[in-house]
Amino acid sequence: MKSRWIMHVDMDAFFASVEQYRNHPELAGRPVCVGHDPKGGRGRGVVRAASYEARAKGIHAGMPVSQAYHLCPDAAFIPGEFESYSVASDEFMDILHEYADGGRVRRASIDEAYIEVTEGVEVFGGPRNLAAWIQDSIWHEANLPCSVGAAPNMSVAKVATGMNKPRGITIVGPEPSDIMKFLEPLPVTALNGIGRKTAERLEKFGITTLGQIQRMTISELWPALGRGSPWLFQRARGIDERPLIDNGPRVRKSMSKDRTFLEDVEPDAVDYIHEVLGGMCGKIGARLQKKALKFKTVTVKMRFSDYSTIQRSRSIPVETNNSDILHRLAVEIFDQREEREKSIRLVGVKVSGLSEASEQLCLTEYL
DNA sequence: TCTGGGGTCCTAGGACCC
DNA sequence: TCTGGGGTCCTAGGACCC
Repeated sequence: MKSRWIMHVDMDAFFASVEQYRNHPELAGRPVCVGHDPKGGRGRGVVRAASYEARAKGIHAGMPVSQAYHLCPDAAFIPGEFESYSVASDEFMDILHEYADGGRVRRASIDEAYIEVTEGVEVFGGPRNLAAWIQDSIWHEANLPCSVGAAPNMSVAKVATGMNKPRGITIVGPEPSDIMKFLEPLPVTALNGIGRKTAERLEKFGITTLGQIQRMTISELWPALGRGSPWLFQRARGIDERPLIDNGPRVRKSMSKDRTFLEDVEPDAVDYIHEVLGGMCGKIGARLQKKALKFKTVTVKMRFSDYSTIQRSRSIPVETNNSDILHRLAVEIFDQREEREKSIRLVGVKVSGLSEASEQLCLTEYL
C-alpha cells in the first residue's frame, strides 16, 4: 500500500514577515517587533511576533515589550495591521489549495495549515521536491517565507515543521520505525496539545520525553494522565488516524477585546471602568456591523492585581449587534462582580454565539 | 521577565423540556 | 406520584495555541 503524505505549512515569524516583505519592504533585514508600543521601556504589553533579526538579539514572541526594548532599542516596534495579516493568510491558503489533493486545506490558524498530498508527492517525485515547490510558490507569489513538515499524518507533520525553521523542510517517515526514532528524543511538549500543565503532571511521574512514553503501556500512563492516556500513547508513537478535513472559510465563533491598564485601577473607579467598557463595546459593535454579525452572549473578563481572573457571562433572548445594548450588558455584568476589594489590572469584553445579521441591518443602513 | 490579546475546544453541572 | 433517559441551552472554568 502506498503511504499517505500530509504536509504542514507554517509561516515563519508571520506578522513580522508580512511587515518586512509586504507592508514595509524597507524593514527587510532589520529587527522588527510587532506588538505593543514599548513606551521607552515602560509599556506593559508583549511582543506578538519577532523577526529573525530581532530573535538574534534574544527577543521572542510573548516577551514583555519593555524587556525587548532593553535588548534592542533600535528594533522597529510596530503595532501591526490585523487586516493585512488576514489578506496575506488568504493568499497563501489559496496557493496551498493548488497543491493539495482534491484542493483540501485544513486551516489550523492564521499562519499554518495542513494539506493532504499523497497524490502530489507521486507527481512531484517525492515529498522533498513537492515541499520545495510549495515553499518557492509561497515566497514568489505571496512574498512570505515558510517552513514545511511532511509525514504520514497531521500530528507528526506538525512536529516536523518545528524542527527546522525558518525556511526549512523536514521529512519524517514513511516507515513507522523512522517516525518512532524521530519522536524518541523529543520532549513531551513537542506535541501539539501538551502544554505547561500537562507537562508538569507528567514530570511528577518522571516522564519528560516521548521516548519514555513509547516504552510504556496505556495502564502505566493512566495514573499520570487518566483519560488522556490513550491519546498520548498513540501520539508519542506517531499514530494519528484523523482524516484531513477541509474546514472551509473561517467562521468566527467569538470576538473580544481586552485592555490591560498601564497601572492597576482602584476598585472604586467604576466610572472610569464603565467608560473603558464603553470604548471596547463600541469597537466590537462596529466590527460586528462591518461583518454583518449579531451576538447572543456577552462575557466580561476581570483580572485583578494578584492576577486572579474571573469571567461572567450573560445571554440575551434576541441576538443583536447594537453597541449601546452591549455596553449596558457589560456594565451590568461588571457591576455584579463579587470581588470588590482588589484593584483591577484588566477588563475585557467578549461576544459569542455569533450569527449572521439578517435584513434588519440592511434596513437600518437605508434609514 | 511578572505574566498581552486574539482565539478554540472541552468539561461539568444545572435548568428545562419531552 | 415516582421514575427514567435524552437533548439542548446556559454558565464557569481550564487548557492550549499563536
